[in-house]
Amino acid sequence: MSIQTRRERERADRERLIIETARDLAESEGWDAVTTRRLAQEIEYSQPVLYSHFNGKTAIMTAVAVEGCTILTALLRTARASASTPRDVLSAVGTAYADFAEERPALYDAMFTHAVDLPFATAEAPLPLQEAFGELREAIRPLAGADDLDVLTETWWAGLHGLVTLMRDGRLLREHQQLRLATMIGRFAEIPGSGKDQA
Amino acid sequence: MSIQTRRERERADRERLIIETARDLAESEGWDAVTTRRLAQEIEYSQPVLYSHFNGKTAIMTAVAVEGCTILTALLRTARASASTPRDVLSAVGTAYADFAEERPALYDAMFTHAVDLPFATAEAPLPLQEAFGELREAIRPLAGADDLDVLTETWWAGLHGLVTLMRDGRLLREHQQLRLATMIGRFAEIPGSGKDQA
DNA sequence: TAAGATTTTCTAGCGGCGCTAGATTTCGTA
DNA sequence: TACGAAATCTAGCGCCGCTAGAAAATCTTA
Repeated sequence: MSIQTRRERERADRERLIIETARDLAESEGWDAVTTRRLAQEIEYSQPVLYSHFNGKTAIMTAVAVEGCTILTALLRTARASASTPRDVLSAVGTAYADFAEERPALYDAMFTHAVDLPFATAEAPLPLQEAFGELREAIRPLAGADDLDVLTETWWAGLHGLVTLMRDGRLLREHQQLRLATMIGRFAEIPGSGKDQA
Repeated sequence: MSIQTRRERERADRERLIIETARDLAESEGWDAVTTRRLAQEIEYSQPVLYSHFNGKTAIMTAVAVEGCTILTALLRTARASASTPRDVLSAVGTAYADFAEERPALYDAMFTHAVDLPFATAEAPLPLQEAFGELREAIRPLAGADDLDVLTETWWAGLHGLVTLMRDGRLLREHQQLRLATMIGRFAEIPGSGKDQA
């Protein structure tokens, strides 16, 4: 039994090594640099070893993405705890989200633009992913008003996602990103229907 | 002089053929199917001919993207003209944008997620691109309130972009897309500061 | 402890990618 | 009709993701 467990442990260690190496390489040189040849060289094994752990390059990126969700969840949770009024909470969480995307673009891409073999908006979605979404939901819950909470959370998430991706891809000037973020937060920080402008 | 002009005309025709073939192929089989070999085969020339017209595959995608902007501008303009109240205009334009992304995902990707060698938010941006942005700006201008118009337009654009990309990439269920779009529109259709919720 | 069985790992290679140097063909000119 | 210039093609480089089958390492058993 002992030999078996040792082997399993070594395999698990190597799997972690692959994920961490892929993430580090992506964060330092971009996902284009993460080729199976390069990754194999970095972990000091041959290419086919990667395929004994993962179904292909996409599966490796997916593993990195899931871990990224755990990191993001922790950041959002801290941000949420750092503020008190609903508006300040929303602002803190939105800012934390944008900062994460800005500081770890490769990780963000793996999670939200690249790998697609993850079930997202279903009950079968990986737990870390559901938790990250849950943080966004709790941040906006007090401001939902009559809107469906899940729909509102998705919309709010999309707003943040649009801001960070358009800027990362060079569609928007970095210059006004702070203002744009504040504008987006402002638009979600008021309960609709409580003013005088609704049709 | 006549021979020269004929040659120039033929070259221009072939350039159009390349762009249209690339776009058609991308829209029917996805950008992954648009390889230089496949594209050369479709236009019935050899690969190097492509490189005598464009600086590489990215440049071809960029050309497709610029044409896409012209198409999008026309759709947004029609939508804007179809409504009267500021809120209805915003809704019509937002819906037209989302419909375009839904119906022509490959074209949308070329414009807003893939090729990056275009100057966007500067005066040197291609005219069709500035015009598309201008349509979004005019749609939201009456609802800007105290916000800077360009910043608000970028934020509004980002909101739409986030919605369509997260859904196209499978991050959101199609099921609630209508509701999400309505929510996003609603959040931008009220002039902030006119209600009672601002901090 | 040596031979055999089993598991693990590697070498080598497939087909396809973007891109390009240099040969070849086509075309206009004299 | 033969030559020079322009246009086009053939062939190939180094890379990619991925995998079959050989080789090596490891464990089991006599």
